[in-house]
Amino acid sequence: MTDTRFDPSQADGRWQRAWDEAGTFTADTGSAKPKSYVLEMFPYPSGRIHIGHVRNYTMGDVLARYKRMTGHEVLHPMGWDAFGMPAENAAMEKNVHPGGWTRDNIANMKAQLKRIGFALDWTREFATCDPEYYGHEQALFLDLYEAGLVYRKQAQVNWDPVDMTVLANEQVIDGKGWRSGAEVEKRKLNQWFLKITDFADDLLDGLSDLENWPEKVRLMQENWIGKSRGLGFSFDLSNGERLQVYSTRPDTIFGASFVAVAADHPLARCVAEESAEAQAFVDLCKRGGTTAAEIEAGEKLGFDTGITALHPMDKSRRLPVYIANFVLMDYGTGAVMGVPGHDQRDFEFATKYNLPVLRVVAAEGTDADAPFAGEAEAGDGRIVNSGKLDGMSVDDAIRTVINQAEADGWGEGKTVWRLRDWGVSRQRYWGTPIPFIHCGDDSGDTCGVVPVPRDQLPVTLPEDVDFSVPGNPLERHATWKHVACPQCGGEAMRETDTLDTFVDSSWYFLRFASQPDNRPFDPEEVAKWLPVEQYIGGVEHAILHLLYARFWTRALNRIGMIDVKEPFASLFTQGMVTHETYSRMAGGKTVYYAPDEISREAKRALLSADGGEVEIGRVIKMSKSKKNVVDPDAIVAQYGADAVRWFMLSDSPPERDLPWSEAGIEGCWRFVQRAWRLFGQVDDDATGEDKALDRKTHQTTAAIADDIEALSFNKAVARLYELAGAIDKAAPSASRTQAIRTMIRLVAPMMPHLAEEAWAMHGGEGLIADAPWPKVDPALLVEDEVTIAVQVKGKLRDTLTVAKGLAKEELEALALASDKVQRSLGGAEIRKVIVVPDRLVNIVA
RNA sequence: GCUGCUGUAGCUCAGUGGUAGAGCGCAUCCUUGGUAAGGCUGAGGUCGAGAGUUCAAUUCUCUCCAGCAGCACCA
Repeated sequence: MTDTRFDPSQADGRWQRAWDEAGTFTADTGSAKPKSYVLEMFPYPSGRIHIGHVRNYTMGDVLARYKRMTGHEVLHPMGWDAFGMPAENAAMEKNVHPGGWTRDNIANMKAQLKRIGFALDWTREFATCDPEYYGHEQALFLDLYEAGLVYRKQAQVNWDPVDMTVLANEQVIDGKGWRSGAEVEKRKLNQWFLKITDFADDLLDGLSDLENWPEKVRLMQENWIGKSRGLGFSFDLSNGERLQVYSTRPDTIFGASFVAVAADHPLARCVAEESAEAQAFVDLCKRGGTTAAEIEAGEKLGFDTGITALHPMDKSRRLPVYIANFVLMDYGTGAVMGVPGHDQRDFEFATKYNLPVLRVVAAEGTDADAPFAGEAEAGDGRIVNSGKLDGMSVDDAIRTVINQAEADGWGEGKTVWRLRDWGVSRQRYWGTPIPFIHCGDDSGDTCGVVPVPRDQLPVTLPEDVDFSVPGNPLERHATWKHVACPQCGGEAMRETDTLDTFVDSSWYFLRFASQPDNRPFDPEEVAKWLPVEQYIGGVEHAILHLLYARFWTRALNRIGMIDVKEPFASLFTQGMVTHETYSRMAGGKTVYYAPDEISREAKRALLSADGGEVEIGRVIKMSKSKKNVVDPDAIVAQYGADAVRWFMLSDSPPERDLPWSEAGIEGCWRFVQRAWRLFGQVDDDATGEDKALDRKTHQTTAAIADDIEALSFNKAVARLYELAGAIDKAAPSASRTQAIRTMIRLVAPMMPHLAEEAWAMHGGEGLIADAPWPKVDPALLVEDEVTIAVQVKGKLRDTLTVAKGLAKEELEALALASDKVQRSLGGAEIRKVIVVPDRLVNIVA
């Protein structure tokens, strides 16, 4: 009755067209069904879909299809994070326009995604480089400006000399640009900022409600926001000035033996102006480097300024003031009190410069004069050697000191954040133009910085731009920036900075929910769809994108545009797809080979070109430099979409890395064919009941539903293997036919093309994509027989198959009646019998 | 250094206070009109190490070891 093999090269395209033509995956906002918004982080259109995208989108797709089958109206959209520097780099290298390059890439990638059969609502597709999209973004930016959440200030910025742009703090890694890897320079520029710090407390508090976010991500955001409480206070200095410091441990104030300021602290600069020696030290600190390795080995260094500071609570003491390399200017006030006894950094510093190490906290059961064991003691204890603080707990002492500082007026309790306002200015072409106009020279006689009037939005990018030299083409464009001031009509200049692309991705999920022409989104439709029920993406976005999106949602909430505060109810961060590497030493260098250049045997790998052996390297993240990449298009062409999807879901738990292997995809291909053969065995003439198989079918149905809801796709896959095995072994019966029909629906979210083909073959109504998830009979979930273990002295000697719920006494009698038990007892006296109903009998002799 | 995650078959992973499992791989054999194959059978495990609780620990508790990831002179 059936073809003997499933042919994806025929079936895949046929069903993909069928879904398109029926508009199967178009979300209906008017639907009365419960809604479900499933979203994967939209891709940057680099030109090719990466296998990591395939894994990410397959997970979301299985969930989306499953939700449809369980009666939900599903919104599962896709779009393009289309602004950014690669397009400009391509423009410079290949002399193509960033827009054209991006459009071509999008067309390519969209075709690739379609070939994998994702259940996406393509009617809502957009790219962030569409003027309609970024025009609305400009309007939102003006809204936030009017609400006081956007401001401009001169700020020292991280300047990437290769990309010729400003980088956010988060984009500087170990002092180098995150993209270019170039050493970052400090420059002062007028920059646009978003007031994310206004929401610092709320963003932090909100984390505790995000129960369906990975603990790891919440922790990373918490650390990033970095809230700390302490005492801000000032020292009176011997040069007549005052020095502000911040400490989270004011309880240890009597243990202070020095004060230290950062090398770029105003006081340090002041000292350096008068002392060549100090200047030399400041220069040394700046060259000091900030990489992890350097910090690791980093010795604490200081320069004694000769200035002294008066201890605020013990006027008999003056503390030396140092410039120190371990004090950071951009945290707190850039100056600290050094308490060597109870801070490891201060301890190392004091040891080096022979400063007193005072004990002011004594741990439980230790002496007030106990010596230090070569390191600082940062732990809890009672306060000692601190005058009237003596005997207090650390917490009490902190409160007492803060209270006294406030009462005496030399300091106050203070909360310090690590989080800074978000600098969004980028000196690039391929981004959203910032909708402002500069009238005159900011001297005050002219209008200054003026918002672009709403009716002139969007401010679009000029098409005729020149990328032959580095820097910002908007800046040097002949006409684009020259405009009339909207207020006075005089000559004025457009802002030539564009927005950080993280702004684009901070609200795209709202635009997916609704896309009116005349405004960014329709609040009512947003209210219907949001929050995103399940968001899936890479953990590399744990801080930046996710924090910014949370911030934008809150900001739009504050100005009354939307009701939600948290955009993503559940977050899932999937693991990477990895692959072993193949390499060989040649001419003193390691040369890598791509998987398709290799023929892989059980224990070795041979290079197809010359038949010689190559070294099999570790299984690592796929990267171009190691050549351990596989091309989704090629494998889909070879094995069909369903086998590739199946591989993406099987083996590894989704949050962990998935090692790609040739053997693995071959196995998936075979299972697709095995399932196809099984589905061909539907026999509507078969009669008779197979209770055990019925149970297995219903148990599997229930378990897979749970697995998919929990995104445990690898477990669902394992259960389908089991079910296939059980059906294979079962004799023909009505139950078996039913099991096969059920299994077709169970695989539908994962192998949709195969499932449609089988569904059609067996006369299923409509598309299986619209079919309901199989019903579960709760009565069939429980077994009525159980296998009991019989142990003698803790060792298994026999098993018994008995009715479920059999009484203890009967179990004991049955166990003692066993020959095997009697033999292993060998006539020994029975001391005790432990009976656990439905589990085991243990006879202790 | 701090935090988190992970250690179960050759590989990738399920699982459980009471009989240790799946897929792939491997070995033997069968079929060659399911053939870019299909099937039978089998080998393979100190459940990371140690201690504790228990009649019974791979599972619970504690300590340690290893691997991976993130953060890191944040006062």
